[in-house]
Amino acid sequence: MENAEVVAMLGEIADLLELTNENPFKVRAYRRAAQVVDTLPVPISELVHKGELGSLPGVGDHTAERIAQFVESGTCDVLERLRGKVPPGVMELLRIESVGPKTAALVWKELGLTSVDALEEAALSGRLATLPRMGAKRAEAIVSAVARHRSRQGRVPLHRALPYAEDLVARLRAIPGVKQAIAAGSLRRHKETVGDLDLLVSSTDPERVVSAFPKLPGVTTLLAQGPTKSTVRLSVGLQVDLRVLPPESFGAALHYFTGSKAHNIALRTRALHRGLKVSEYGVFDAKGRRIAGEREEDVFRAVGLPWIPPELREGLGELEAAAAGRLPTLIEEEDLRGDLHVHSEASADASSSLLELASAARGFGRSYLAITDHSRSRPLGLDEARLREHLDTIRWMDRELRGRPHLLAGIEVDILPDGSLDLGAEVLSELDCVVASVHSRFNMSSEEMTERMVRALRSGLVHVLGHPSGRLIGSRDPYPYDLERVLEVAREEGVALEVNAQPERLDLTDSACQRAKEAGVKLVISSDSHNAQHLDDLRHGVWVARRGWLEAGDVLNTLSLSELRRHFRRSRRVSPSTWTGEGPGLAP
DNA sequence: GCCGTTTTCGGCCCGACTGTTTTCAGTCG
Repeated sequence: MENAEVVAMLGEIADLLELTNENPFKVRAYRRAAQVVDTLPVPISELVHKGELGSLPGVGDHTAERIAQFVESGTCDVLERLRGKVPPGVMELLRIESVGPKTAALVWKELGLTSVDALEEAALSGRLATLPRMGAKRAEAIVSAVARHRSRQGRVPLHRALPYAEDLVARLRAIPGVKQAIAAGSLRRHKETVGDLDLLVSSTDPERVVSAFPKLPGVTTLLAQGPTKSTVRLSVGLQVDLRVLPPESFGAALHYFTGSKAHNIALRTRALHRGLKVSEYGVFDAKGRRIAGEREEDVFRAVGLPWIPPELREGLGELEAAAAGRLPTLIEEEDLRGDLHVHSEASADASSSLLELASAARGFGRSYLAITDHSRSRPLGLDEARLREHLDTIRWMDRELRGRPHLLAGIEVDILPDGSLDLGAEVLSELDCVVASVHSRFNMSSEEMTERMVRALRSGLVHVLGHPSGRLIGSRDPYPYDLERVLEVAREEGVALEVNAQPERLDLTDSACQRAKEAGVKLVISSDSHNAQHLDDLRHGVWVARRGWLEAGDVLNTLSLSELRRHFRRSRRVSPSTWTGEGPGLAP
């Protein structure tokens, strides 16, 4: 049973309740529970078995019972009963933009429509326009929304959306009268994917901005427009919302449009308890006087809180932590002193020379760089003989560079299907930095994969477990494995887990980082560069780490080189002097 | 259905825009 299935079940119940006109707060309760389960880094079945579901925020007795029943039996009574009331095709109508529960229920009950195709046909034939509060324009909007629904691609990875956001913000800043422009939303929270762009502008002349916006390059469709708001679609398919507010409201608007929704609701509820009202225009007291709004930190202060970094604003306990003075001092990109996973042209899929990597790393301010090329099981990977030659080259280059930056001799060694390492213990024990990763046989059971990883961690030769879940955002799911078990063994063995900063990987995820920290496991943030340009990707890893509540002290590559070496020496049990020559990279 | 700096019952964030309406319901974020 995957957490995603539970999330889908809770979401389906929420949809069905909406379609049957249930209490909207009950609907919200299910949606909130779905969101909480969605951000859970551990299998929900574990919580079920330990009877700990109730400890999740937003999950009460009823929902816990539904989840438990669903996990045990694959379905639950409430879901089945609701499904019996609503034809399945009606559910899909909710996925059409501008069609909500009221419209879907209306067309189902009045016209008997139970599929997207039937809805489209009714809109085209004019039947739809005969319904109350329906007309020609609604029908037209629904026809085009159906077309978009059929060609829809889901959320966009952050790194793909960023350039569009930066370009639009720069163009907005150039419009006369604009004081400030910024991209808010999940992009500012550095979520790994974004659904749309939320741009925010403060200006003394809002109409000028709103009218100029749809004419900007890259904009193809104007979806909605009012005096302070405009929604457009870009040629690449991204939807962009623009809001223009007066400067005295900019901080409140920035807070509001940064979200998340759950965070906003929590903050506004807190404000209500203090007799205050929070909107995008400011914080207002009982008499309607604005007491904050120009700066974001003033909004927080008005409700008795310190400023909370955007990455933490997911409605998952940040307000409570802030109120208790327990907010973490989040790691910053500047805290990173080195990069512990970098491929040179000695890897078949990489292209930069040692010198190119070193120069680029120097440019990014890194003081050390571990060269970690692939081991022999990868195509053209290094066997022991070639690795030794390569090490000589790295050490020679390191001397030439005189610490600008330091080069560490490393390897990204494959974890073979049986959990042994792809190179012998003797050569591995000579290296400064051993990253061990799974690159093959992703289709093992969770038990087998966990055992495979545990055996590698137990070898006494590994410093870092590379891209632990193996996922590729949007193209490959993580392989199943028991994160809690891996964390337990990693802590015992002193092995760090990697936050792989490749924008398509971001592996570990934010919530898994948080679990690792709670489990007492150290992390490293590595670029996994296959080209000198990619060394800059480290910032994506820092964003993930920040979303995982990590501080500089949780991340090993914030250490100086000498501190790092000391740490690695402590964590490794097999050193060249103690190696006895038994077996290739196996635990004793 | 959840939850407690008024509450174990009675609340539950707030506003913009559209289309179809002469005042507002529905959707969205």
